[in-house]
Amino acid sequence: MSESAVEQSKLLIREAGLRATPARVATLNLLQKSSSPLTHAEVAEHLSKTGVDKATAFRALNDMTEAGLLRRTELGDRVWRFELIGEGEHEHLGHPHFVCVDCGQVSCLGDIKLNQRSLSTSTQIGRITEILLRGQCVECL
Amino acid sequence: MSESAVEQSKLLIREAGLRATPARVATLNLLQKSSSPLTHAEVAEHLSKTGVDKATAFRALNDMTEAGLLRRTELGDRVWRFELIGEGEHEHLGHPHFVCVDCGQVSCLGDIKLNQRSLSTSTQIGRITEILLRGQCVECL
DNA sequence: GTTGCAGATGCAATAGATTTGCATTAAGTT
DNA sequence: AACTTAATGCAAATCTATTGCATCTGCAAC
Repeated sequence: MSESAVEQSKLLIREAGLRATPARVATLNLLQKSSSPLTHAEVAEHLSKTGVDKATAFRALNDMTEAGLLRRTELGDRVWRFELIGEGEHEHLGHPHFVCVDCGQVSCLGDIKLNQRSLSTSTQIGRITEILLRGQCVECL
Repeated sequence: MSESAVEQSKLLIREAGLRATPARVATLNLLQKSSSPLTHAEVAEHLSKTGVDKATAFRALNDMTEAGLLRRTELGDRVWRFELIGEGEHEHLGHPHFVCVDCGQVSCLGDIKLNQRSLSTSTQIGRITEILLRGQCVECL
């Protein structure tokens, strides 16, 4: 972990109105390196190597989510997953996710458009903030 | 609850290879009347009025799901929801759901098509079995 | 209609993920 | 360096769902 990455994380955390504690910096840097969302447990296990309690890890994730640094999603397996919100991504719809119901693999998808016509038939939908697809990945098919 | 509805439920349950017990019949009839998926807790509470234990309610739901009578989904709030699988719907993709992240209201949607082009860019997706949209309903917007 | 037994139920205990209370510690300001 | 308040550690508590086990009951066969 480069010095600058740590410093940059500290800045991000402080800008969000939180104290830049080691647990939070480590969490942020871990998520930065990950290509897919990580679970509470995965982050907690990683942090426990440096003596951080799991409750602290959970709080770091939740606090940073509330502060707008992370995005928290539930992908169908009853476990929260967290990922970094990219620069300038705040105002946009988060990207869709695909979860393999067999192996649990999670992929972040690019831009997926929904058929507008079919959406308009449901008067209940006000605004869509998240799209989740479940199924089997190519390896599990 | 009409006599015939009860008898029809019993038949459905037996055809699925399960015993037509009061708890299962009541569960099936309850889901039949509901326009959106019900949670474990909601079904259990309803059944508890007639003295049915919550473990029994949970087992009734899980057993009938395994037997192919119900569909079980997790819509992002860490709670299982169940809905009746309609006649002849077995072989099809279950319909998409929309969940309001504010009030928790769940709506069943009709046919929603995804942009094929965007899907093909992800090599990880083998087969999609479920589509979930989250956001705010018109009332919570 | 009675019988027999595998499947179903009730109750309590357990599991797994996440949260919370509270005393202690430490980040960041002055 | 001191101070104020947020953050942490640890344990206990929540919440949803599941399971063990003794008891009961559909329902198919007599």
